[in-house]
Amino acid sequence: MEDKEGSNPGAEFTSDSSWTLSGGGPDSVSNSVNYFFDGESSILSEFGWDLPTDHEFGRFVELDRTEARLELAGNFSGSQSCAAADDVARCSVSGTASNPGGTADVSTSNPSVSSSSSEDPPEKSTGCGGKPPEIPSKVRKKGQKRIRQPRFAFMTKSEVDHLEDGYRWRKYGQKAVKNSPFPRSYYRCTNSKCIVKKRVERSSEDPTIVITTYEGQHCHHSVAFPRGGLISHEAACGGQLTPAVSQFYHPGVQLHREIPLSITQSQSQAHQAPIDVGGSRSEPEPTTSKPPTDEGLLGDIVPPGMRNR
DNA sequence: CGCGTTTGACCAGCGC
DNA sequence: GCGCTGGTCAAACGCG
Repeated sequence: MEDKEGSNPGAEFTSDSSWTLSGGGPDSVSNSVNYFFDGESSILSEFGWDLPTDHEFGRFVELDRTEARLELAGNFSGSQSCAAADDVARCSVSGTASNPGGTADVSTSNPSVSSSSSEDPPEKSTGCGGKPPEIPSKVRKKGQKRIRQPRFAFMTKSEVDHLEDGYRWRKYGQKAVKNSPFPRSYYRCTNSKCIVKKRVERSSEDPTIVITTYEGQHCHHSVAFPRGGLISHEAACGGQLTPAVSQFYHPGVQLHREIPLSITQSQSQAHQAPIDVGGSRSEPEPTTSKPPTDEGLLGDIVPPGMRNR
């Protein structure tokens, strides 16, 4: 097709006009699984995703929901990333935050910041944790402002656009993105009570990079994989919320099989819970034996039978 | 038949 | 005020 431009200097990837990520450019990308990961562990934990900060995976960038479109405060580049990320993190956390599990320890540490999130109406709870915050469809139409949930994005080197993360998603839209030859896909958690959404797009810089942006937080357990059968997420929803994404299983990247294992930190409890981590869950493929080489980590992914469809 | 994807249209927010 | 762009809807369609 037409990859129109390499316009980007290479240092930063800009997906929408609104946010910028930068890990060092396409080149560095290849060898850098370490896209980023600065102080984001806090962010992740906010979302219930605990990952070893030093783990190489992809960069998590929390996008915040400020007034209207500012999705990411500041751009991440070099050392700034830390600060920036940190800022964002604190900022958003406080607001709606999210952790249905209820633990927004990390960033909340900065109470003052919380105000920054200002605008979000208290009522706006994320996910089914509170109640269907989002006015369904057209009803929302006029007057109502789009409510943004805390979000964060991460980049993953993958061949497949839609990476399995243990949840089931339904695509509800696709749109061409400006400055990018690749379309952006919009997904929504299939759990009727869960309002988590995610956007998936490819980096115009490096087509092998998939940028996934999550918005909101799951209020139910992962469903493992379609084939494996669903887990009573409904129940989870109705009942008490759980540390949402109890695990960060990113099938798109084989290595993640290990993640759950190493993840166990603050939420280790959760991980050990019955629901267990996706990694340990009944995942289909046997690819385990694959040595997580750098290449393997982000390079070869595409779990054989992971795609549900 | 149920569920998920595709796709064109519509709407909201933002920048100029 | 206007145009652009992102985000969402929903009908149509495909697949198992």
